[in-house]
Amino acid sequence: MAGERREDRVRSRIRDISHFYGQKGRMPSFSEIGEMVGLRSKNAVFKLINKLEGLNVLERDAKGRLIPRSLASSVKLLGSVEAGFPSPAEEELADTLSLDDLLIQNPEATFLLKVSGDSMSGAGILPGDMVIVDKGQPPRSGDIVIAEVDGEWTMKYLRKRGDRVTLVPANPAYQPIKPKNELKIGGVVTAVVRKYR
Amino acid sequence: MAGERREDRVRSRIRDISHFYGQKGRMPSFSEIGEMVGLRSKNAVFKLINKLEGLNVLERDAKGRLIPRSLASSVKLLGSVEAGFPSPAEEELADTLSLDDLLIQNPEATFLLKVSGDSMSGAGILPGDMVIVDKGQPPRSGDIVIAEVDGEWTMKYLRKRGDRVTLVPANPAYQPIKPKNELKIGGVVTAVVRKYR
DNA sequence: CTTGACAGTGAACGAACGTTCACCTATAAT
DNA sequence: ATTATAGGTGAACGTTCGTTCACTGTCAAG
Repeated sequence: MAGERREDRVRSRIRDISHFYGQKGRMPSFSEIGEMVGLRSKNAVFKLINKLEGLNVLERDAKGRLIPRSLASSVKLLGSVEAGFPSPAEEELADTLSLDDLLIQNPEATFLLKVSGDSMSGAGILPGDMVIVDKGQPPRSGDIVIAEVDGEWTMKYLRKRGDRVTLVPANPAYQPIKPKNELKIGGVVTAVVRKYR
Repeated sequence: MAGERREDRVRSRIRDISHFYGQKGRMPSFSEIGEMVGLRSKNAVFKLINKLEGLNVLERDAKGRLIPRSLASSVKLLGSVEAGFPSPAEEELADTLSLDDLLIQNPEATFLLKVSGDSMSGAGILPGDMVIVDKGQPPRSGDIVIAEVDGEWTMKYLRKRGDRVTLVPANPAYQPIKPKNELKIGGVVTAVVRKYR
């Protein structure tokens, strides 16, 4: 069926637009899209955009301007390691998402800190890793928190039992800390990120 | 000194623009900026933009359109855990970066896979974590790779010694695998991501 | 063979865009 | 007290934008 080929053409155009957005950080204008995908008429682009809008690939805001939808995201979310890699066809259909969106709730209050100690290595947080810390969220028992005890900043499990608060490292080589006077909790670790290359 | 207050005004405007970009996924127009920050004249916005360009907050592409620079990014990069949290003043100055940019080199060939086994727990990759896999990069010895051995997909260390290739788990409870016939390497694990809440 | 739907061309339109001009304050420095 | 200078207003400009219109070619179904 020739419909497949038509589908492919649409897909490749979506990719072109997506690529443009990824590179430039903004949506291309109609003439730019025309140039990219090989359409001389802006009207052809106009119709293309309308179709993509129908396919929920694109959106428009209140002022009618294009805003990226799935385009904004960069990683394709696949199944598990065991499932392995899907066929190129499945690949195209995979949901894409942005790591920023996935890991960060309120950007204003979120920070990235580098880990240097190994006191949390038992929890899979190794020296050199980076932790994403949210200053805005109220710390709950069981959270990993960045806390200041007696003038020093550390990362530990927070354990609340009634009124008593304890900071517990994930490495048995270190001792739990029961803060005497002041315990300032800077933020909650919401995610860990490790970069290999 | 009143200069501080002026600085603050500029900063708050940068934040407004940044916020707009974060929300809408595109840069605001001059009139929109004017509306946001409280400027009735587009010329005032024009001058503001020129200043921000000088401060390397904004860039313009070849066609003169605004493209976000540090605005696109969402997390502020701070020091280490030990350094703790900086003062609000330092906080403002911290470099911001996008996790997408940080962790992903070529988005087209990059995927996110969920980890379910514990064969790499020795390397700090726990079940439930997500690994970022790049299909495009050539696997080197020492890399963590996603490989298909005899019809099954696994994640292991890749060890090359001369012509011999071994897949080594990070968990001593599992055995190294010396593939007999076929070894298909799907991609290289470039990063690990764990989400706590 | 005809008909309809689809994809594209080319030209035209008003609206919104970024830019530039002249002019008007305030504040800080001379 | 005077003078620069930075920040802002308001109006004008040419350009480019997205949109619309009428028309053409192509392919599959009736």
